[in-house]
Amino acid sequence: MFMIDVQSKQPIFEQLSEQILKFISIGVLKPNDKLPSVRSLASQLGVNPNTVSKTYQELEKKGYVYSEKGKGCFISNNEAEKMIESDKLDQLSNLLTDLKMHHIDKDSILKVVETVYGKDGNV
Amino acid sequence: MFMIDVQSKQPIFEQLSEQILKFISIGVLKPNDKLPSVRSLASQLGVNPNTVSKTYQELEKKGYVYSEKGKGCFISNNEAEKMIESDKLDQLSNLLTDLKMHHIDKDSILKVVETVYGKDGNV
Amino acid sequence: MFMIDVQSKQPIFEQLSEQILKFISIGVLKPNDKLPSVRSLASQLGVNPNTVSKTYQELEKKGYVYSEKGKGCFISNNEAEKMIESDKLDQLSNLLTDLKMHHIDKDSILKVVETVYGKDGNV
Amino acid sequence: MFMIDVQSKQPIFEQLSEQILKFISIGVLKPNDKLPSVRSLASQLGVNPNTVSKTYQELEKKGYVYSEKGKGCFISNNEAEKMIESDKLDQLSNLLTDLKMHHIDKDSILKVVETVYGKDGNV
DNA sequence: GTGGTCTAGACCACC
DNA sequence: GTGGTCTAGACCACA
Repeated sequence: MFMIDVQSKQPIFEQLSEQILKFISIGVLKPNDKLPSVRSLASQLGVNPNTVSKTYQELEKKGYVYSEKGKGCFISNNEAEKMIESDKLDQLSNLLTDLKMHHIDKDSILKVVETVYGKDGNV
Repeated sequence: MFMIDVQSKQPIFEQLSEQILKFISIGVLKPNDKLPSVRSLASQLGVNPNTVSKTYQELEKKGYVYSEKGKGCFISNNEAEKMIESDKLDQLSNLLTDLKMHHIDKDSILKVVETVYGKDGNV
Repeated sequence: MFMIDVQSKQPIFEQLSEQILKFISIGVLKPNDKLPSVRSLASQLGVNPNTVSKTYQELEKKGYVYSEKGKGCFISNNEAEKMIESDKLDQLSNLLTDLKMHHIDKDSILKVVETVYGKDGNV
Repeated sequence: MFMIDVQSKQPIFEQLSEQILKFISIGVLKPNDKLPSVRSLASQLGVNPNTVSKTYQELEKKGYVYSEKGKGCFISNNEAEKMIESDKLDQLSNLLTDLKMHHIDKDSILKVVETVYGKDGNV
């Protein structure tokens, strides 16, 4: 289910974190779903348990998951999906502001949007 | 002219690099314009000369600038602006692909675009 | 009657322990009152019976309750209330010492006291 | 300057964190002061560099310090002192609410306050 | 069994 | 030199 690239410049714990958030946001992981145990996920990915543990702790601090000692780590139910969506749209806004500063016109933007999303109105 | 934030998680050389590219793309820096000397820019920014040097070397590798021993570092004339624009649109494409994977619909995207660029077609 | 939060960082057995002490100190539980059986309380709270058992054992160690094999667990009569009160005042003393070390002045303390207890002298 | 108790049940990184906060709040450590390097503090305390590193990262996430790769870790200047004071008064408020629920009267509270702070209005 | 903490020692990017 | 990340392996508290 999870995939990491140990060669990547991006830290493993960050790759893993992003994947979990992605699974939350696309609905594969739902509130109160149990994440794999630290040890099992670590061995499955071939990484150190500490690395997985760090990932879970990071996500917990951000409120996306909660952990119960002796039981496991679970998806948080406080509207994690919406938090993620809001974060992503912020990223888009920042990038667009940057593009605008580079004098890239709206039409170029829209062309890219349509390349990715298709020309019609569907998702 | 240049501004860096030493507290930022983003490496200084990267901040500096991005600013130079920004100035190229908005036309403040034009082909064959001379960049400040490594030493002067370093002392002006209060950073290590090695850091400025590294910035120039990175930009030279990517073809945005060229340096001549004993003379200085200059903006390259091989269509640097277009290269930058293409890079930025790639970033946008990547982000949009990510947003799509998160099931964020096209309308939300367009709303953000219009917030940043204004509703009419101008730049 | 009892409530626990499984998501809390505080161990369940500790939450339970504190609640029992609270009920003793406010007089809901009186000397020689019988506590729920380990099994019934565990199933009622949806926790592991071991956890409830541990709670009772901890309280027994501290002298707040006593247990009789085959009969159950009962509130101790050796001035449990006063012991609790003394414990709590110790906590307050420790916290105040900490606040003093942080250079927080007496007036700020008194203001908080009055916010919680009301400005007049009643309880 | 720093002291830890490796025997304590409280995690080392937390002890260290609290001490640093204490030094900030009493003014021994001021904004932009440099903390000891991860390695030097670790060897001085006889703990693992990772443990110190974790402490610094925790404090950074909470905004009390900022770190610059290759340079060191520094006290943040965004009103860290006031943040700490506010935190501490919150703790006091919580404890007092608890005491009130235990039917401990205001006079007992005030007696403790005066024991710690002295009967007169100074400090 | 679970997650949380820690040590020992390593490599990396940055300055 | 600095902080950031990771591995290997250990012990603890909790359920």
